[in-house]
Amino acid sequence: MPKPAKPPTLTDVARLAGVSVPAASRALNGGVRGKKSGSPELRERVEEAARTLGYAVSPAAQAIKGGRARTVAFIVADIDDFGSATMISGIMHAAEERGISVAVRTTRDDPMRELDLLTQLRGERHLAVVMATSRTTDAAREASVKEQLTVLQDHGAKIVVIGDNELGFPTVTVDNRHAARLLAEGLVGAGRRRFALVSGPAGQITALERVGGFVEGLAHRGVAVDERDIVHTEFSRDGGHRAVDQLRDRLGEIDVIAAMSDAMAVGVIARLREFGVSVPVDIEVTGFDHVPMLGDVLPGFSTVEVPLEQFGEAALALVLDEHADGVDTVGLSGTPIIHGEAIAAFDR
Amino acid sequence: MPKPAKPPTLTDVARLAGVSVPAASRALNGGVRGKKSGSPELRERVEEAARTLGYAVSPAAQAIKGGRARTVAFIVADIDDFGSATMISGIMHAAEERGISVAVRTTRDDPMRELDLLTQLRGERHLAVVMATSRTTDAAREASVKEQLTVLQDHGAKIVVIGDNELGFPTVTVDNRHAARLLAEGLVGAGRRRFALVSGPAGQITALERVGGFVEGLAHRGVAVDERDIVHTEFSRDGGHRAVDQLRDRLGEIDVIAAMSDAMAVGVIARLREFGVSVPVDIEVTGFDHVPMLGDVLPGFSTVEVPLEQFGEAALALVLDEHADGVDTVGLSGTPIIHGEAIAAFDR
DNA sequence: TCATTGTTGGATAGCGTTATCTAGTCACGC
DNA sequence: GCGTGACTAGATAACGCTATCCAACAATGA
Repeated sequence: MPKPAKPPTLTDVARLAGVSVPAASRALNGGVRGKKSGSPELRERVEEAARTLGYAVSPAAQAIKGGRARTVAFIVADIDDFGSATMISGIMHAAEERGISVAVRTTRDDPMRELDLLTQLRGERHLAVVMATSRTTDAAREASVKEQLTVLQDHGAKIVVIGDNELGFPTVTVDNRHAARLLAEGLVGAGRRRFALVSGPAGQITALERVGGFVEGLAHRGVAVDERDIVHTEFSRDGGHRAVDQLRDRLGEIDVIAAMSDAMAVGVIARLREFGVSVPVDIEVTGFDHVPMLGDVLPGFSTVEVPLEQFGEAALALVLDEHADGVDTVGLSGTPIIHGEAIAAFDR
Repeated sequence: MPKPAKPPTLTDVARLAGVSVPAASRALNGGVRGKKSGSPELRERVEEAARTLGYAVSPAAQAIKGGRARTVAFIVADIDDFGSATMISGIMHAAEERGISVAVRTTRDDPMRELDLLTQLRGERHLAVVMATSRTTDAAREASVKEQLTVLQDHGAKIVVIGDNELGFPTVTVDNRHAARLLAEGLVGAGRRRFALVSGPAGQITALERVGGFVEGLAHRGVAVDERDIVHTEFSRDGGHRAVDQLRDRLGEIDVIAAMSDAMAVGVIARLREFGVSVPVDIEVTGFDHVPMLGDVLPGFSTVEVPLEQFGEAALALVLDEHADGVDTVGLSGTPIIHGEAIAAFDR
């Protein structure tokens, strides 16, 4: 058994280079104002020693010294639900360019876990906390989350919320209403007339905006939707399933089932197929979000591309790049994709 | 502007509770052998103070003190490629139960970044490093990665590699060969006879195993595959695209195109459709990996379910639960899903 | 009575860094 | 000669926490 060697520390490097520890620190990790300092030859000697020993700075020690870690926490409900991974990818990319790392945490949509997690974050001293958990309509839960976030903010962390919310923190959102409206108009333009809408949980802001925009778009083109043809369900595959069950008696009088998320759309399609309804021949199904793979297997599928990758970047920019005072909400554009073709959102 | 309050520290808690800092540490975070210690009344007072102040321990300080963070690093090529997110979800779940957090890092398949990253990890003092980057066939790169991992190991981190590899570290894999064989046999059992295979990059172990098993299964049922009908491409959607281009002249004589990953299968399907070939009427396409959503939109799709969620759990168990000496490879079973129906792999 | 053992909680030191201070060197200008 | 400024690099302290040691005290047994 080889000795359980410990990783080299700055002390080791300094000793090998024959300089003091602070000098080594200044040479390697930068002294005043982030600039590396020290005479060129000293720097060279220290860098040489660091290379020889395979030294890497300990972020934990830096964090404890500086009072804050070079880290942001990114909180999602579930990592493997489609959008999360894309957002994480986006924020990691953006963070990397700034020499920051991202700590991903999940709540699994469990309010209890969520609060525990938020408390735990207090000790971790992140630069920022980005909440990308799709919010529920539970007012009590919202309030306690807001309280926890406020404490974190008081402790010096920047807070950003992704998605629509009423928490009062800086926010990154997509123009759900506008994009939904364009999607609806495009579908009417393609000759569709009789619509059913699959919305999210009643009261959920994202769902309201998407349905609202969609109905506006239809109305703008002279198409009305019967209240009976708007059903509420969960933003998930199974929600789509249930929506079809609710609409079953009306299927004969519908051209398009517009689901307010791609996951729902998949559930709708699967269930319609079980009922022997041919998609898109008998009924066309549309979504919202743009899960990339869907376009391949469902050619001509209509949806709205939400720039999830940019969400992460925007969140980080909002939080780290000191912005002018008023600027605390970033609205990104969604791109309607109608029958496989992206529509430039020119008339915003 | 409220004062830029700093988060409470153990010192604050101790002061408020009127005890010494070490006593507070013992009461809150556990003293000897992880057990919390101190008299009941002292504990109560400290906990009360911690609650009042909203105290949470600083993992950075604990890491620096203990010489090791309660953390494992999980390294993937890209976070938003399908399987990664599922594996991450699995390992996070498992880690959470052990009070450990997971630091996800990406290489973006850039060898340069990969080495930088591995060096950087030296300073982070993780308990373990789990590599889930699908390996290339680049021998030089493999060697330098192995070297970096060896250094980390010498510094006291446990190493696990996910997926087939020749690095010589403990490994978690799936029985690619066996599952592929069962898949092939099942397809022959369902009446298919003329197969083309879409394999991964030449020399890639996973690709070799899957193709090998598949061919074995066919042979076992008396079906031969022409060498011309095995094409090599990348494990991606675009790879599937190109595979169809290569097979174009042969499409008339093929019943099934068996792609060695679901991503490839999607590319194959999309390209076939562009060529006016109807799937699965004219040609059936199968995959490997089991991207859950595919089953919904491609009913009757055949593939192998790889238990990605379990990969993460198994990796963590391998690394943290002190295992008996010889045990350093875990092989998980893949479940063939033939025309939408899972086949129990009983005859393993 | 005294030594033994165990329990409790304070004092101290140290983990790997960096901010701050200080001492030293050098060049410059009057 | 000497004050001034600009630099370099060492000494020291501190960040938040826990391992270790130690003093105080009680309970036990002979």
